Amino acid sequence: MRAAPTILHLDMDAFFAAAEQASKPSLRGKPVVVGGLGPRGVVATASYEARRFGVHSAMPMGQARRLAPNAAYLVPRFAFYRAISGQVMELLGRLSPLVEPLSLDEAFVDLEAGGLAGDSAGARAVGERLRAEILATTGLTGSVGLAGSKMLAKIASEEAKPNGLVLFEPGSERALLAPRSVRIIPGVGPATGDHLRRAGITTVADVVEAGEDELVRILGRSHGASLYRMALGHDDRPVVAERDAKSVSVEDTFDVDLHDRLRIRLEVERLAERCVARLRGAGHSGRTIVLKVRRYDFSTLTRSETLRGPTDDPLVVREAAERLLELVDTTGGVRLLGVGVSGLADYTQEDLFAQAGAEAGAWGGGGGGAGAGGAEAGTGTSGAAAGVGVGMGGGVGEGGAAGGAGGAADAPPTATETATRRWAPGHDVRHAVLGAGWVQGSGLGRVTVRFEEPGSTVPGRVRTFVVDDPELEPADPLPLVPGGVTGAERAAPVAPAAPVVRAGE
DNA sequence: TCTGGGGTCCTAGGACCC
DNA sequence: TCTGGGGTCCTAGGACCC
Repeated sequence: MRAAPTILHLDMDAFFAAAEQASKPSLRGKPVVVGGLGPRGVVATASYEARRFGVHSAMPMGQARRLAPNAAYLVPRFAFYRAISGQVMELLGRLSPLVEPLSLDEAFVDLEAGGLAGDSAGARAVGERLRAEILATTGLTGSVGLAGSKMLAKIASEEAKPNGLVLFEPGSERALLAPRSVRIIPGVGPATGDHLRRAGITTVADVVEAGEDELVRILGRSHGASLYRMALGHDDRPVVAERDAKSVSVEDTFDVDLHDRLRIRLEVERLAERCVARLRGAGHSGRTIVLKVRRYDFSTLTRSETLRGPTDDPLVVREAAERLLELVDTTGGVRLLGVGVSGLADYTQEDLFAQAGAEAGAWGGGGGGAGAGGAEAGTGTSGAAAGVGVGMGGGVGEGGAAGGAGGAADAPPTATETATRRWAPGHDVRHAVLGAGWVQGSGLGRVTVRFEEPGSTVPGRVRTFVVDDPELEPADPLPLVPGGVTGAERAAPVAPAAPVVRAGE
């Protein structure tokens, strides 16, 4: 616990939806919902206008449509959000060397490490200046929480939303927390909340009163002890700038449950290829292959296999995933398949063979085989591992439009499905004559486009085209702020160096 | 039109070793 | 020929977070 409120938590307001509103003038002030548009999609982010109808993140899309039938429904554009996120993270980096991104739209900053703020007044000034810079640079608003610990800073930013700043004076922690629901404490989710409620514990004050022994009895050693500490306002977790990735995974939910064993096997193979592509893209290899299967009834199981050494070989991962699939009964249908690799290293078994061979050669000895045995001693953890985030974006972006294949059983995508993918709602386009616009919707061989740009002050006009109109083509996002950076320009250089990125709420 | 996708951490049991 | 106790690795599942 610090004497001054020098831990800052930034949370962008309704990030995905706000970015879409900033780039599409006709959506400003209107309910906007970003998420998967397939039959099994869920809400990623709802604009504040949409929240007034009761729409919130993680809600099934069908339910959102019933609540807010007139909202704009858009597919997420992760490359675009990542570009904006990069601009925001760059501003945070000017405040301190210690910036811990939690997702595309959220981060902790240690102001003390940046030597910028020694007291409450200074911290508040830094926070307000940051908010102004973010608005000027991205055209979007963010909320700031300032406190002497991560937990309190995060609660403060939540309280500041939208478009505000809240500072909690150190020393006020216990009084601030006491009357609130236990659910505000990080790590207390629905299950733990229920568990505690059945024990008569609903507020943070109840937690303190119950005492550590009782909490440990209810929740177990680790969880109970840490909850008790948090309830007292004790939270010494440091802001950590870079974390090594521990696993890489991809998964797909299908529009329609899969029954055909051959099709299931094919999808597992595809997922294995995608997973390895991501793994290699991040410069990693891994020892443990995990297959995930969600059945028709939503029951979910995993099967895993640990290899003798780390690999990034597509064939090795694919064959392991296929072996694991043989262990799973899929009768009744499969809703989701996933393939992951954990036990990451920044070298591969093959590298070690090569290295062993080279060493043997240097010694003038023969046969590197014996040396390779030592590879088994390799711990799964990576040593140096630069701050390479394991990107996400791509997978989910595809997921939103994908699954189109599901409707047609085992057939390849139809022309209509291909067109749907090409003209995803919300995506930018350019018309040879009419200029920049975005897809409002498509279907029945038509695509509807609204022609407007981020700088416009009035909604643009709407035109409809046949899906294969030669004058119409997909385009990169335009800058939100005049002279700003576009998604296309930022996406490529930023992505590899981006901090750990996850889907923001 | 019921429930995404990408992660992290923790627990618990069995195997295996000393 | 009634019996302990760790430590580590592997596997599976679950809670949680954005």
